[in-house]
Amino acid sequence: MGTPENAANYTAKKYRTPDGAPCDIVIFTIATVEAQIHKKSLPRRELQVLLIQRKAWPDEGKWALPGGFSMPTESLYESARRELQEETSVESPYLEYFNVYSTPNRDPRGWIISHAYFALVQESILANRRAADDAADVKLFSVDEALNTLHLAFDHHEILRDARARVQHKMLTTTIAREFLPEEFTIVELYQVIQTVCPDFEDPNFKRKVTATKTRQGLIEEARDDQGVKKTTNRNSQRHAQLYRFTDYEPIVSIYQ
Amino acid sequence: MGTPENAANYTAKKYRTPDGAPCDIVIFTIATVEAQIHKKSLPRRELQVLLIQRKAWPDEGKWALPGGFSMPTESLYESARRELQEETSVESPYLEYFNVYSTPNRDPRGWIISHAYFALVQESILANRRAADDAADVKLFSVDEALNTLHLAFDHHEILRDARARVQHKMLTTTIAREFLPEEFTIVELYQVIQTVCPDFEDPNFKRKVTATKTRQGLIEEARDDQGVKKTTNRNSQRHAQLYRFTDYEPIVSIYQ
DNA sequence: GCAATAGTGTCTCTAAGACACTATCGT
DNA sequence: ACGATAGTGTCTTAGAGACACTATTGC
Repeated sequence: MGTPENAANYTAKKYRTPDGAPCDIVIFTIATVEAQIHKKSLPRRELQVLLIQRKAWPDEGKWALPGGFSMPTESLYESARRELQEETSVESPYLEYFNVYSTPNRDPRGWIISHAYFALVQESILANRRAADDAADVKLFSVDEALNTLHLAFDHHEILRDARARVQHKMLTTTIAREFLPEEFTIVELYQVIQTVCPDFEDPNFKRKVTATKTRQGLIEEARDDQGVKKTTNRNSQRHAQLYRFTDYEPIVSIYQ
Repeated sequence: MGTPENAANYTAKKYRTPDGAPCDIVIFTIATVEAQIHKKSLPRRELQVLLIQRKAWPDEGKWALPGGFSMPTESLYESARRELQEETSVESPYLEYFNVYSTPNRDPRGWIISHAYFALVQESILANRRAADDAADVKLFSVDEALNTLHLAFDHHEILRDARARVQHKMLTTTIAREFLPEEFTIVELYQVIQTVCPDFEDPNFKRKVTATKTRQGLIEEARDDQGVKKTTNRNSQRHAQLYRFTDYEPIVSIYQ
């Protein structure tokens, strides 16, 4: 083996190369599952995931994560964003890479390394979704239902499980809760989003801590109108509740201090 | 387009496929840079990264992260582990996937999507390292030096920067400090590891909080010998200091509670 | 007035943060 | 005795956690 001086001497494709580098996208939303009937109260909400029923080999008929093969002219993020827009037509998505899936023979079509992203989307944006041409059907499932009762295509069960774990972790350590909330929200709505994603989360003093505690000051702030008057809403109750908004501040948490 | 019933109908390779899916590994260690001369005291330590000088096109002569092309018979983790062992001969590494790099034309050899791992290795293990056959030289660099003064091959500057950010974040939110420490360590040694990776970390009451605070109880415990007597060391000072060990407990931190 | 949700008063216990102090031990 | 690092005493202020209480308003 010599030391080639330039590209002309480089002999590519000496080895087998991958048969594709697709993206799979775990599109999460928090959906209202029980509308309030007559009484004013917080509706029940649950974490859902968008799945597509495959209409071609392999795993025809099974539910799968949306996705598709990436192209050499785009980065994987751009590819994922393109796929996401095809499904949801969301313009400025929360879209984050979280893992790669490369177990040999995970896809019968060949050596296919899949890149998994998750997206957080407001329920309202998924209202006008449409089926892509490679899918017989598109549907939102409760994540619990998808993991416990469906037989997903490929290794998508593992991908969905990993995605949920990642979102649960980020829900407690970052401010991604904002992706599931309107600009201005009440404390109870925030609390519900956290609990919907992290069922074990419980904190009787939540309101005090999130608003009054010095170390957390700056995380959220009271919403005010043009005159500086605090804004409230009574959409969830008879009594008006203070509206809050997230600030730009992203706290860093440490196990040591 | 019909609905093919099985693999025989599947026509693969309709599109261009990637030219390779390599792994790049950011191998971190914390190295002693000033041995104590005469006096007993903590040596200065710094975060270092292992780099390889390329001896072939492209970017011949530049320093690069160790890595190599993965094979269809192995997962990317196995591939990364194989590469890591070739460089360091470490048997049970801390090795974690953290990102993918797929910008078009990031590699002049073609459509090459690189998978970045970071490894945390004890300084002692890197003592008997050897050059792999595709590298002219192997060397440890201070991470600051590598980022500020070297011109790394490909997009390895970006990869190294991302890896450092990830390790800094995990240093504060997980117990990866253990990877840079002996089984049993003093509080000051732990404090130094955290500060070496995260220069902004400062906490005058560190010892109190990490040992006495209820919410952190279970993170570390006092090292004891067979008779249950507390173990101490005077390797860093004249006075003996208590030795501690990490437990299996991994705390979860939240910005809300 | 009732129901339903929003929000407060108040008490106890624990932690944070600061700073000066004591302890140990090789040289 | 000195120097260097390990570790403690103690005080003030803030937050956690619990629980019962008051407030608002549509019906």
